[in-house]
Amino acid sequence: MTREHVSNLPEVPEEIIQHFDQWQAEGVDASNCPVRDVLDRIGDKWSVLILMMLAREPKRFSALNKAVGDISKRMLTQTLRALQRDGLVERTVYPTTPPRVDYRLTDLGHSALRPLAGLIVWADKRHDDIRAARDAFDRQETVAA
Amino acid sequence: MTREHVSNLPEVPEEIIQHFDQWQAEGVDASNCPVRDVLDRIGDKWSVLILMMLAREPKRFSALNKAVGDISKRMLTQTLRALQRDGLVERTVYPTTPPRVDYRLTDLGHSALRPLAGLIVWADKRHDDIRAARDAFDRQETVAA
DNA sequence: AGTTATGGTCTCGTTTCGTTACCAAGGATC
DNA sequence: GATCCTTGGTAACGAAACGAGACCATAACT
Repeated sequence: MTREHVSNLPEVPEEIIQHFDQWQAEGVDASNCPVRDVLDRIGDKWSVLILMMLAREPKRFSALNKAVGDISKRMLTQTLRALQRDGLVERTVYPTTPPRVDYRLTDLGHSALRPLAGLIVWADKRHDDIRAARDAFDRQETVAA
Repeated sequence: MTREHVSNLPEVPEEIIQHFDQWQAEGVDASNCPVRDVLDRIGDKWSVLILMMLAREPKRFSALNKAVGDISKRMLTQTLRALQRDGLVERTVYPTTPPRVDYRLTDLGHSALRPLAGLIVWADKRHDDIRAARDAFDRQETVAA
């Protein structure tokens, strides 16, 4: 039943699903799971956005701040530091006044872009479906209440 | 300069990067950006994990709770509700006692699995690099202090 | 002297998160 | 027939993370 359901959809490599199964059997917690470890960083509110913004070329702190728009300086600093710590982003300070600081993707950071692009394309393509689902869900709730 | 840097890396489709550029020019905030809208949900602490766990077959609430391990019932409920609202997961209640509730991926949920798998493979492959970068960063900090 | 610009940090109030206790319903146990 | 067990949650509360805004150092420019 589940198999039929799955089989007519774009396939997820069986190998990956086996990974999932395996983790599941072991009980996935943060300590033993690389995906958890990485996703907890990458998967926060701002990281992906910032990696995207740096895709083509390095950017200054203020440029990032403006590009993202509704991020606060506090969170921008924090996110950039985390990305730097994880080796995805490189920080360069030019000791001028006023100071100038560039952020650029490292090779590792660049390598993240491809999988992220996959996700982004999906998000773009399915956005309408998701919004429709949301509306339907919220209507139901309203009716039930 | 940046171009050379980029060109010898696994390529990200130029089309995608243009997307990034465009968003950037417009100033990406939550309201006008589908990616933001979607990523804010998908990209929370638990959603991806749960989608992974449901990859092969539907699971009961308690099974998910056990599989993830360090998620609380509160957050599990909350995350599942959000996924259901976004149409990625379907909730089925069997009115027995004690109650039995199944969660399964919808077609939409399944379609998310492929891009997520890409990310997961990346995380798995690059985990060591990231940890190494972290260690190096933390050592530097310690020395500087 | 006063203004402007950059790349932050500090503080404080609000949200969100995680932990624990609790609940309802019926079947099994004694 | 009173008690206990199980499932799938919810309620309440303290802890941690987040967001808005004020503030700062430096020097060039007016």
